[in-house]
Parts: sequence; structure tokens; C-alpha cells
Amino acid sequence: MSLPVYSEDSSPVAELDRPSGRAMLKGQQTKQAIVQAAVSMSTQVGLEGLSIGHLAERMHMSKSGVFAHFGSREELQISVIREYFASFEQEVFYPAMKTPQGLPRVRALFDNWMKRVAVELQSGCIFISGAVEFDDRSGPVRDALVHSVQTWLQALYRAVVLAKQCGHLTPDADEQQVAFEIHALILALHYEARFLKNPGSLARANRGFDDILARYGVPGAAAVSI
Amino acid sequence: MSLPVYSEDSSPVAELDRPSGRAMLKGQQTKQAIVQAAVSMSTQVGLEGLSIGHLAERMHMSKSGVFAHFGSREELQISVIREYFASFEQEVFYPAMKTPQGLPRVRALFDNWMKRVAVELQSGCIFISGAVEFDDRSGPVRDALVHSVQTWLQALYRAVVLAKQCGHLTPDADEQQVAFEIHALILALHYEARFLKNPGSLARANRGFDDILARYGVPGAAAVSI
DNA sequence: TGCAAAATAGCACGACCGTACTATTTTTAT
DNA sequence: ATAAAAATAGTACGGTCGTGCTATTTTGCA
Repeated sequence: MSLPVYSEDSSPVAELDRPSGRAMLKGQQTKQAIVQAAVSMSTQVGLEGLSIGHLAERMHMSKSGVFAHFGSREELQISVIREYFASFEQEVFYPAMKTPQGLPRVRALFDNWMKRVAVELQSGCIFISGAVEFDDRSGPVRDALVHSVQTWLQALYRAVVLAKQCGHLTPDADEQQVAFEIHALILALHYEARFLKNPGSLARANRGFDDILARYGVPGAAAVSI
Repeated sequence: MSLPVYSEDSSPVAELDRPSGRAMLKGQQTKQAIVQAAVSMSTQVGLEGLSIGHLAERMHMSKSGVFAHFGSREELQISVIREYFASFEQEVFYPAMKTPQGLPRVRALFDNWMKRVAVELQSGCIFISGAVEFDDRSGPVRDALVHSVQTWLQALYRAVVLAKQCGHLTPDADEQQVAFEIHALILALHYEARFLKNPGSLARANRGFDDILARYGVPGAAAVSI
């Protein structure tokens, strides 16, 4: 048996952003698969709960075989954060950027986010668990985490700014406030649905978003389907 | 030296809810001091980060000396949760219950909560970190955590229901929705201020609350000072 | 096909953890 | 003051962790 047994969610097309057309070395493919398994584990047990031993077991590899790809646990955690952010971009951000500026785009960002959260209610969100684990620590892992989250929140904020510039939001609407309240809804949804297992949380998050638009949105300015 | 050196925040009056007027045994006083130190540690490193060794060091006691008071780590964690909840009650809930029913009480609950959060932005909130640590685990620690949080959120919810019954909220106001959105603001404040260190988060949480009242409150129904 | 390089495995070390077991000290009550 | 009881300390064990070092296997290319 020459290949380690990858977890079933490993991508068959692993060639990605490596220099030029050079085919990816086998070690790189394995590393990619390890990172994906590590992301999956981290969503369940957090970045701090992620252990190289468990990861190796899941990959049917030796501890040192996994370790060699990263050189340190911190580097592994940072790889996980990067991978998680990339998937978040692909799933939430890029699709929404194809919709027209203004409220439609803000709504698309929120809807895509909610779609992803619906999945994460079973697994978990690294940006949320990581915030708790690294809120008063320092170092490269925290830095990577903060950078990823800030990048995403900035993107959301810019969409809100654009919506106001389009005239889709009332002039008194504070863009930072709007972004803050949208973020708040997602956090509460995670807390009440995932931890407390309160039913109806998903509907309340959606209702909250509609209320934000009803409060700050200019009626009829954009084709906002309610 | 007969007494272990308590941390400076240990209460001099440790006699509490023990049966009748029987004075508290010395071991009970020590246990009380241990729990308080454990709460302080847990707000910083979480319930999972809490270790008996570090706790013993902080108490200037031996590991086994600390351990003997609880019999297991889980029992220690549960004691921490109970103590934390009790202090939360004292600080947030009971003072607010002295204000009149309706919007004033809801506002008092929120204000007291915000006051506490302002302190927790330096230390941390066990109800938030615990939610992440125990969201997909089971057992008595999770149960104690969920019970404490649900009790508090129920209290908030009841205050909102009362406010609507008083006529301080519009008839279309959904009490669960209002409670959900208040909770959301607190969570976002914790996330953005404590983790991201974004300035202005505190003001945005307050502004969000005012907006909730502006949306669902009946103008002039209660003496709501803005 | 063979050889250098890359990838993986094996093993051991030191640190920290919870906790069981026993000895010692301190407290409490008579 | 003294004996019983409670509280605390000492020690050790098995487990897991990250990681360094060395051997072995597998891969990719001339």
C-alpha cells in the first residue's frame, strides 16, 4: 500500500496555486488532504482541541509523518485557518459578489452566510470558537485568525457602504452599526441553536435581518423581495 | 503558618447558606476561596483550560489538597459554574428586579448586563467560552452550563413579556425575538471588543438596544429616558 | 533502471494532566 | 488536654501531548 488512505472528502483535483504548470508533488497532495481533515476536526473540537495524534489516526498515518508537513502545531493551526477562510470565501463571498451592488448584494452575503451556518450548526465555526480560544492570547495563530475575520467583516462592511452610496439605505444609516448588528444575529444564532439547541433560532436570525432592512432600507429603492 | 494564603479577593465573611447557624468549618472556607479563584481563572482560560495544578499553585496549596475538596475535575467545573451564576444573579438580575415592571426593568437588565460585560472585556465570560467548549459535548458540566444560561435568558424573556403586558411594547412585538436580539448584541460586543479589539463596540451595542426599543416600544408608554 | 531526494515511520524524551493511595498535619469537639 | 475527625501534603501511576532524532520506505527524474 503506497498511498495513505485519505478521508473521503479529499479533493481529487489537488493541483492548486502551485508555481506554473508543475504538477503537485505527492507530498503536497497529502498535505492538502491533511489540512482538510484538520479543518474538519477543528470545526468540532476547536483549534486548541486539534491534536496531531488524532489527526494522524484519522489519516492512517504516523504522528511524525503528519508532523513533518508542518514543523510545528502552530503552523498546522495557521494552515487550518487559511484553508477555512478560503472555503468561506468560495462559499459565501464570491457568489454574492456576482449579484448587483446595494441591498441585493448585502442580502446575498447574509443569505450565503446563513446557508453556511445551517451546516455549521452540526459541526462548528472556527471563527467563533477561535475567538474564544485566542481572545487574550498573542502570537501568529491569533494574528492569522484576526486577519481572516477582519477581512471578511470588512467585506461585509464595504457591501453596506456601497448599498448606502446606491441610495438603498437611508442617509442616517450608520454602516458600522448595520454590519455590527448583522454579525450579532449570526453569533446569536450559533449560540442559541448550536449550544442551547433552541428551536426557531434560524427564523429569528432571518427575521432580525429583515427588520434591519426595514429600519434602514429605503422602501422600493432596490427590488427587495420580502 | 496554619492557613493557606487565600487570594486577596476571598470574602472575609464566608458563612453562606450552610444549615442553621452552625459556623462554617474551616475546610468549607477554603473550598469557597478555591472556587472563587477557580472562577477567576476560568474567565481567563475557560472551563477546559482550568487545571488543578495551576489552581493549587495560585492557592499556595498542594494539588491533592485542592483536589480533595471536589473529588473530580468535573465537580470543580460545576462548582465554578454555580458560583459564576450566583454572582451574575447578584450583579445583574436582582438589582434590576427592584425597578418597576415593563420597559424600565428590561432596560435595567440590559444596563446591568452591559456594566458587567464592560468588566468581562478584560477577563472573559464563562457562559460564552463555555458555550463554545461544550456545544457538542454531553455530561453534567454541559448540563449545568445550559441550565444556568437558560435560567438567565428565561428571566430576560419574562421581563420582556411583562413589558408587553404592561403596554410598553407594541402588540406585534414578538417577545422571543426581542430577547434574541438583545442577546445578540451582547454576544457581538464580546466578540468585537474582546477578540477583535474594535473600538466603538460598546456604543454600538447600546445603540442597538435603543433601536430595539424604538422599534417595538410604545412611545411615551413608560418614562424611557433617551 | 538506478540514484538522489522526498516522504513517512519508529522511537524516545520531557512536560503536564487527572487522580488514586497513603502519610502527616491541623482542626474540632469532648 | 486528648482523641477522633477533617484537611492537607506527598508520591506515584498511566495517559496524552508536541517534538526532536534516526531509520526506512517511497517517489520522481536522469
